[in-house]
Amino acid sequence: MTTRSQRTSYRDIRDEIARRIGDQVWKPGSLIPGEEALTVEFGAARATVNRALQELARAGLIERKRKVGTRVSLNPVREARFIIPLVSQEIEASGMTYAYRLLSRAERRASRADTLRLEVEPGSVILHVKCLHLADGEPYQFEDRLINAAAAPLALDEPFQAIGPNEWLVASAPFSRGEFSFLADRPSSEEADCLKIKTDAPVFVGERRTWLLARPITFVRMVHPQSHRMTSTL
Amino acid sequence: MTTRSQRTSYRDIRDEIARRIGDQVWKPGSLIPGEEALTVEFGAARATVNRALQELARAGLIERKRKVGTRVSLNPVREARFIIPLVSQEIEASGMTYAYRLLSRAERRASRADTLRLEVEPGSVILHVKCLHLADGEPYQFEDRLINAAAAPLALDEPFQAIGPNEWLVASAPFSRGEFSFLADRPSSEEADCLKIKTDAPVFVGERRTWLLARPITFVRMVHPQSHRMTSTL
DNA sequence: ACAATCAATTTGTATATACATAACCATGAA
DNA sequence: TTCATGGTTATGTATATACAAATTGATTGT
Repeated sequence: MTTRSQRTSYRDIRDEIARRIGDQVWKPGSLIPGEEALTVEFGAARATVNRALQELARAGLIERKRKVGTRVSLNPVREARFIIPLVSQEIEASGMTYAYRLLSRAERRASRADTLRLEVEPGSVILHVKCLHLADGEPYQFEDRLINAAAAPLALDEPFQAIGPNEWLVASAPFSRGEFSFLADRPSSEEADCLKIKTDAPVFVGERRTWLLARPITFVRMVHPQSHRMTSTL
Repeated sequence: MTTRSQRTSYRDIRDEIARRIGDQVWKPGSLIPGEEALTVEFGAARATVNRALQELARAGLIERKRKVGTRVSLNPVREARFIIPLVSQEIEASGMTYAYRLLSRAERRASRADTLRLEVEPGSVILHVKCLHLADGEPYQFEDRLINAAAAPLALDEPFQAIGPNEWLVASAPFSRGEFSFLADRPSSEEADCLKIKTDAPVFVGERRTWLLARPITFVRMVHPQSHRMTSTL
């Protein structure tokens, strides 16, 4: 039997207040009762009411100011977060078996085209790795990566035979700044080949650049077949 | 006396612990001292330590389990934020002229297909709106939206002739939870037609579902031509 | 009239205490 | 061996209390 405690939980209060906002009992822009009043109404301690309100404020539903009070936000939530998963975890999290295959690995001097992607000086030593991530044996993601050797010298000693460059970098090279973009595209013929799709099939592409302070670390293009869906919750 | 009382703030504790994790004083996967021990070390109350730890846990830096303790996450969930823009603002921000065109608006009872998208009971009253957003006269986004009339009854009185449902909803129906997903797809023939592209061209699709607590508010599918790129910075 | 100051109000945070809840673990029964 | 049971322990949450910080609005001095 589940005899729930009869003390009012901050969750109950949070949800009830959210309900009132949703039902427009408290309209956007209007002040809601102060903590003291809510304390009385819900028969809870102020700390409890406060916790409920703080969560709602963090979620962007209300805005609070000392001495002024708490008001319902006029235009709530305007940003969401998405997690940056490791492919292997993403795959295993959905109950499939992960496999990794190195396609090519080359050290070379940065070409003109490379400098557009990685922002290094032409001629800098870079590492170019291509690999494939598979879920239950099926191609899941084609990864094309440039690594700035100056920023991650240990990468030159890593064969990337058994471990993907992403996993390696996560453990060895933290970054302080990142730029992500997502787009729909058609695959190159190499990408289509590796992913076992036709060249006119749409692909979902994520591109990411990361820096540690001003120093570029890596550029990666991740190509998924059409079936891929990137989801995030708020 | 200018010395203000130096009680330790949960922020100080939070930041110090984050620093230790970043500097690998506490290594990934290892247990960190319990709340009681930290309480002693920092000379703060357990509630204060608890608040610091809860914030770190929410940020994904640590994982906590009752009786077991708190350990440093093995793979710190890096996360990025993306803003949820109003199409109109997104377009105007890039210096183009925004235009809106309503394509269709219908009230009806939810079909089986609708319930998959909106999570309402079959037969519930829903509003189905299709519209087009243009940038400098060119099709920019095709929007296909379902609105749960029970959650936003005022929508039934809104013609959506001059204002898009997104802008209207932002002002009238807050949400507390959202699920976003992005994918590459091929356009339906209607979508291709509206966007003036071929049916075999890839499109970038964003889908979003929002709830206020348990109550579904709206589902929207936003279809962009291939040239679209969604970018975010960390 | 105007500026400086102060009191009042509301949220923000710290503390001590108490009990609730989850989960590990040792013990003992089947 | 295996499963159920209960003790132990770390985190989770509620409460009363106290003071801090921010901001408004009224009061006071010039």
